[in-house]
Amino acid sequence: MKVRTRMAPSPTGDYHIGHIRTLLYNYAFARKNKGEFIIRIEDTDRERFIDGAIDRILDVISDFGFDWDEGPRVGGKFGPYLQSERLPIYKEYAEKLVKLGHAYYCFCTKERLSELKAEQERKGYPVTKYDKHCLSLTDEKIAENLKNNLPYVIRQKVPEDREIKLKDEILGEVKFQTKDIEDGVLLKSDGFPVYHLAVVVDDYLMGITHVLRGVDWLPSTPKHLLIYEALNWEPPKYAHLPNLKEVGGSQKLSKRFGAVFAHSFLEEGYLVPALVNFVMLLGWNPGDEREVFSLQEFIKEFSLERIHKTDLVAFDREKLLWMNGYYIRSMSLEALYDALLDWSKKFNVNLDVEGYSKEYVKKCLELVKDRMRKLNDFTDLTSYFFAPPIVNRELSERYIKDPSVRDKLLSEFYKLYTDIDSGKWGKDNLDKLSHELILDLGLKPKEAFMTLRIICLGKEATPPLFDVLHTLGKRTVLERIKSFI
RNA sequence: GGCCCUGUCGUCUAGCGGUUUAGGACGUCGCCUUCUCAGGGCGAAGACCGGGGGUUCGAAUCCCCCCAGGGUCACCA
Repeated sequence: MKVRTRMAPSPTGDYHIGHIRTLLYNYAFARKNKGEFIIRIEDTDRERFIDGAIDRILDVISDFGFDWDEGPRVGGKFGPYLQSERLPIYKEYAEKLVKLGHAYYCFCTKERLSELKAEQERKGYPVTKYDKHCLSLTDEKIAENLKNNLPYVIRQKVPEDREIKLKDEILGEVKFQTKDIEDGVLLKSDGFPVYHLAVVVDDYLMGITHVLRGVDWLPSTPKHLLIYEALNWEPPKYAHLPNLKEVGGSQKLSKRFGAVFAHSFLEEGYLVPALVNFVMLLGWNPGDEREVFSLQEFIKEFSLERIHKTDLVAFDREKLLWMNGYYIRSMSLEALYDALLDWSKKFNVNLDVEGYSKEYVKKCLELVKDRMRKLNDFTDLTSYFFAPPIVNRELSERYIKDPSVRDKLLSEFYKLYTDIDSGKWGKDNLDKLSHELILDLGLKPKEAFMTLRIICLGKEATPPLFDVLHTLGKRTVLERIKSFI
């Protein structure tokens, strides 16, 4: 049988980075097995539906470089792929379950339900459950209620005393007792299905063979298994994945610690290959010491057996930063330049380089490339290339305390540089002549060059001084020295 | 609270009864390269494997109990 996996986002908010991880695993598993990857939109909650969320989710999935064989925008023979467009299907199967004796109509009002729950809590029940009140309704009564258009839901009729065994691909055998499971709602009174009905029906109808999802779904898996069984369908294989948490505690990813939405990471200047690489290690490893993988390599290596059995995996933002820097460093200058421009265009980021040639910008980029960890580091790192620095007085006096020595040094530099022929304004020549000069003046390299760096660039930390001066050009360097004097 | 899952350096993990003085990566620290910051190179510190019992000649690896963390208990997904 052909492997088919799916990712089924709900348009109730923006796509989370954790969703990308889960999607990646589903995607890689399908690709690795020459199968198909499907996207389905689970928009059955009309209360939480957010306008435009579907498009934003699909856009960011595409931005991360994933494609899908079937789903919204591309279609497919098992559509529609929006659950809201499949309502009659769910109704049909809900009614079929009723006929088969695995579900029943329930006319209980929300008021009764909340009273029931309150009472059970009052009595100190360890867990509150529906009391199967409507299970004993006669066929006549049901027909009458239906005829009178009384609002109803269809509930799953969970067997009293059975053990449900799940053979999870990652966790192994997990057992559940049906007495712990309540007769949950399958079809809501607004005619929409609840998740538990919709996933089962859709996964079956769409031929999904493997379901890779977060562990938070583990407790509801027996409900799904029961529906498969009732309908006499073969269930898919399940693999429950660890969830993500912040480093340190055991809290979920939170905006307090940085980005959490997939698009936010892109916006901050993280690279897609770095993000994908980072996220693939969140719950999986190749079994050896390798850590750097392209998507293609990952697809080749990926296997369910190597996903760890653990409930939480820390999302180490420090390591992500390192990895992104690593990817930036290993890109060609040309590719990095293109990536930087594409990024600034896509997210409307002003790089402050207007009026400068592409060649010049690229030379600046080359110098700061090893120092960038995210694309948005560029402007900070290169500010002095595109505008005169604001020189802090105190800083400029830090390395040479004596004002007369400082003035002397700067005027000597000015003289020296004035005399250098434009054609000889090379980094090596600048280096050589500058060293000769300070030797004559009896100054140490550090005090002299740091002072020059600060008055020309405004900062203590920059790429090697003569590389920068060379790139800035003779005229600009002389202007800056002069304006300081 | 009921049910379920998990538990190795600060973090992510390797390990699946002996080849382990528990390996790697991020982070931290030191040295080298040097005009600074990065980067690179080299090196160091860092877990007695949650705790306690077993099984075994031998356990991080198997079993039991406890503890801790997490997930889940909706007409949300």
